[in-house]
Order: sequence, then C-alpha cells, then structure tokens
Amino acid sequence: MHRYRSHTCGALRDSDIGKDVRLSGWVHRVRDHGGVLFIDLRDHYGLSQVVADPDSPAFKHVEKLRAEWVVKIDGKVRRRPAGTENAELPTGAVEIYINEVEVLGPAGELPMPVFGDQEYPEEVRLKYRFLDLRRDRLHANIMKRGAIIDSIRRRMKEGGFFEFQTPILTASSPEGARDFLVPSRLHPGKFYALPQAPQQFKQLTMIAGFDRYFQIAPCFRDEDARADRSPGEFYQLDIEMSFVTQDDVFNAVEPVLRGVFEEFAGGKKVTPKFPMIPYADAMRDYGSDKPDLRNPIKMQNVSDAFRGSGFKIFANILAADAKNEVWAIPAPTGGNRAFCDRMNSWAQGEGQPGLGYIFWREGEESGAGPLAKNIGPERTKQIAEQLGIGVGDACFFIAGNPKDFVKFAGPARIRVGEELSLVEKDQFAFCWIVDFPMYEWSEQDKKIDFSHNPFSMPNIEPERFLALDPNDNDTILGLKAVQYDIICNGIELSSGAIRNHRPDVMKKAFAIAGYPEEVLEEKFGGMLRALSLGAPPHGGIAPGIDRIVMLLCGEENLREVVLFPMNQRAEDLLMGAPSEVSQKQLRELHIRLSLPDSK
RNA sequence: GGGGGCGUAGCUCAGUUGGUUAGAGCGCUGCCCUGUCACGGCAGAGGUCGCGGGUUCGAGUCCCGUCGCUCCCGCCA
Repeated sequence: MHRYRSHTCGALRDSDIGKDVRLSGWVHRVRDHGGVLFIDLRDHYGLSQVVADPDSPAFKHVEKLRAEWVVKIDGKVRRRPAGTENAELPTGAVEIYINEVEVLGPAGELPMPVFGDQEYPEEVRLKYRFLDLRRDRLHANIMKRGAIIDSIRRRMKEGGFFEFQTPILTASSPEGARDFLVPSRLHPGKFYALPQAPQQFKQLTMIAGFDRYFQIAPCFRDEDARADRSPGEFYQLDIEMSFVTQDDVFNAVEPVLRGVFEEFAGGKKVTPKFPMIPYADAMRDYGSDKPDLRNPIKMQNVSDAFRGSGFKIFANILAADAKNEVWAIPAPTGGNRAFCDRMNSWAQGEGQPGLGYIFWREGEESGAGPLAKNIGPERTKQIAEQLGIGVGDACFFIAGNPKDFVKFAGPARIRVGEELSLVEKDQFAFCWIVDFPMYEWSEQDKKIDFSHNPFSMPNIEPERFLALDPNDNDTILGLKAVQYDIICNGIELSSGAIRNHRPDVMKKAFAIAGYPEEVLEEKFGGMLRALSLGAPPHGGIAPGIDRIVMLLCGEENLREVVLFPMNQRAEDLLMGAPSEVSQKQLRELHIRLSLPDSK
C-alpha cells in the first residue's frame, strides 16, 4: 500500500465497502460522543467521515486529534447504519472504521478556524493565507481561476493565436503608470523596470512577423490599490493581431470572452452580441465610459424644457454658457416624496447642493414637487413625454457643464437604479466602448495630452493628420482614436487599440502632445526603428484576467481570486514583503538610502 | 497625499445617559456522553478595551493626537 494513501478523501463510494483503505488529510471537524467518535477528514478532493470506537486499537490516539492536524488513517470502508447516511456528501453513504492513525503534521491553536463560514479580518486572512485557502470558498475560487485560464488558452489557440513569453526585466517607459524599478548591478546608477504591460513587446512581435500573439501576461504598476485593482501586479490576457481592423479584433475577442463567460457563468445570462457604444454616447446616456448596462436608466438632455423657464436657477445656468445643459435621470417607479428626498440627501452627502426632482402620482398627473410648480404643467408634461414616464415615476435633474457634472450624474444614475431595484443582477452585460478621444486638455499641465495610450492610431486619414495645425486645439481635441474598451457590468475588463504603425504619424502624434522628436527617439527609439523597417498594421487588446475571474466567481474583491495577494498598502503579510535588505546587497547595487525623516 | 468606516478574549461580536468584579458564541483545557455530521451536557482558563495624552471623583464609553486594517478620491488601463 502507498505510504500515505490508497484513495483521496473524496473518492470512496458504496462500491468500496469492505475494502481496507488508507487516507491522508486534514482533521476538518471532530464529533466526540465518548463512546463513538467521528472525524471529517478533508483533502483537496473532498470529505470522508472516519469513525472510531473503544474497540478500535487506535481509539485513544484518535481522541487526541484536533482541528487541522494532518493525519494518515488506516481502516475499513463500511456502509453507514441505515438512517445515518449524509446526502450532502458524495462519500456520504460510507464511513471508514479506523484501525490505525498516524499524525503527519500536528497544528497548534488556530488564529482562524478553517471550519465554518464566519468572516475574518483581512489582516488575519492575509497573514495566514494558507489557512484561508483551505476554506471552501477560496479553494473553489482558485481552482475556478485555473479552469478559466485553461479555457481561455484553449479558445485562443483554437482562434489561431500563439502564446509567447516576453521579458520581465525591461526598460522604464515614460507613459502610463509609475514603474517598479530594479537596480542594475552591472550598470551602476541604471535601472530595469518591470513591464506595466508587454505593450511594446507584443507590437514588436507583430512587426517580427508572428501575426497572432497572446499571453497570460503578468503586469506591474506601482499605483495605489482598489477593490478591483490589485496593488503592484496582476495578469492580462494580452492579445495582438496583424493586418486587422477594429472589427477583426472584436470578432476575434468577443467569442472568446462570451464563450468563457457562458461556460463559467453558472446559468447567468451573457450578452449574445456585445453592443458598440461610442464614448460620447456612453457619457451622455450613462455618465460614464464604463456603463453598467444591467441598469436600464438612460439620461437625457432636457435643456429645452428649462430654457427661459420659471425655475431661475437652471434657466440662468443655461443662459450663462452655451455649453451648459440640463440632464434628466428618469427614475421609473420612484414616484414618491420619500424616495426623492432620500436621493436629495444622498446628493448632499456627495457634496452637491441638492438634487432637483419632479415626481408624478395619482391626483397630481401634471407633476409634483417644487420644481414642477416653478416650470409649470406644460413644461413638466414635455419632460414626461420626452422621457416616456408618468404616474408612479420620478425624474432627477442636473444642470451645468456636462463635462464637469458627469462625475456626479453617473453615480446618481447608478444610485437610482440600485435604490429602485431596477438593476437585473443575474446577468453579465457586455458592451464595447468605441471612438475614444485621441487627446484631452490637461488642466494640470495646461497643455494637450494623450487621453489614452499614445500608440493608438488616430481615426482620420494619415495625410490629413500629418497636415494638422498643432495649434488648432478645437480640431485636435475633437479627434478620435481607434481605441476601444470592453465593459462588463460596469467594470472595465480591458482596453485596446489599432496601433499607430507609421513613424511619421507617431512623430506628429507626439509632437501635438508636446513631446519633441528627441524625447520620442530616446524613449521609444527601438519602437520607432521597428516601425521604420516594415511594420504591418496591427492592433489588439488586453482583458484583465483577475477581473474576469472576479466577475465569474461573484466576488467583489480581487483578493478573493488571487492565490497570494498583497494588502492595500502593497505588503505581503505572509512573506513579509517588501523588506529591508543587507548593506552588502545595497553596496553591490551602488545604492545608498536616503530615507524620509521619521520621528 | 486627502476623506469615510472599523479597532473590546485566539476568532466573530455585544457593552445603555460616563458608574461597582467588561459579557456572549466559536475555539482552547478538564470531565460526562455509542450514530453524529454547526453533535450535546457540565466545569474552567483566557482581556494592557490598538497606542499615547487630556477632561472627570470616576473613561471601553467624552476630547485631542497617533498607529493599524479597510473602502473611496487623487493616481492608474
């Protein structure tokens, strides 16, 4: 017999009755009745009930076992007495009568129990991650993650993509996030950077003629964490394709994502054909470039109903600047004062002066609330008709420059949907966001800057782009890039683009953003050289693996789907990273510390 | 860098308008129990109330500071 086990803890069935078996695993739960003693023995594969009574030679040893000890037991499989079977367990028809027990790995008192489903503080969970990972939910999440990645790989390969590995130690690049730096021992004063993404490498792979690239790629960014943004490192399904248009990318990627989601959604609906929403429409309808389409509310411009109306606050805002508008957030079924007041005080909590509203109820079909009285029944009716709402419904209004107020309007729309339970949770609602602006005005630097990835192709004829007057801000700020995002349930899974593969266009693009050719040459010299020596048109995308797994596991936080995550301050409490290093190590790297003052 | 929430036993939490020896469940220790699967019963150990300072006759409770965790903003595809 094998030193540790003849079967796993999830394997035994009634067909095994009478066999002498050996199991190894963790003591999940002990139920000691004095005369008879049950242990649920757990391993990766499942749970088996093992039992001992005073007739067993092992009884006095079994009595000493405690939760999470690792033990090996020898025993005989027997049918459970009639009426004591456990239908919850695949092994529930049988039990193993213990003849011998060996302790392989005892455990001290546990800082957090594995049994049960009580919640524990992150700090304890992360410090004892290996205990947390023994628990059902996390164990299942991590296994599901693996299955999802397998499925993605299979689907990508079926789509004619090949998997590549790209360097982890590379050069710092000026755009995007803060880099993690790695000092060079051989080159004093110089540093490698960990890649924020293999962006340039995948483009170079296309230029090298490989045609269809993918990689489950680790990415490193030294930025602060969020619930849906791991600190430091995360994985992307990195994809790049040659000789493609935007549609080709969509047609390659959409079936992979839809297929993976359908496979792992557990019966939840998945958008059959992802709609394409221009960036400007998304901002206007949803107040966000990552709209949660499970929420049916669409906002509308109702400026006409307020222009020159008796509601002076809004009328004056509209008169003050042609760019100002009044937007309506329709709130179907929200037609009561209590709800409207609740939204109003929520808005005040968000730092707004308030949230104007009209609601319609029986007996006041022409609209109730102070705002309705100010603008009169005719304009109120006009609004109701435009929005297609009526008795039982409400509507909220926001006035000003949409550019500024979307930051509040978007969350307000989400809030209305949540409060009124209009959000259909049992689905994965996808969409593409397309036609992103190429440039934006940087208030901070008082200049035009790239609004997304600087390697994206502007969405106009190259000759017209090259002919642009760099001082023609209006035209430049109106330019679109062939740049797209994919959104699921309001979470941005990815962004991608058709790349700028023409050096002349790239030089011009950087010049408009205020980067002289020398900077471009210095920072992206390799890339420019590559583009100058026969670059195919190419493009791609890079969906976030962790976010995909998070959605499919129904989790709200990335830490629930990452094997060994760091905490919000980018510390690994289990391994103790980051840590101090020895003077010798620093000397080898020609580094002297200059620490901030601390008391 | 900024804002919100939390911090009481190993763990999860309760703790009244400031008032005597700070409680419960799980876990732990000991005893009892031959069919449980959240087994049950009895007894017991275990607490600088995150830390520092202040107000007060008296602080877990009020005030100030500080530290830790977390969520968000900034930042970031």
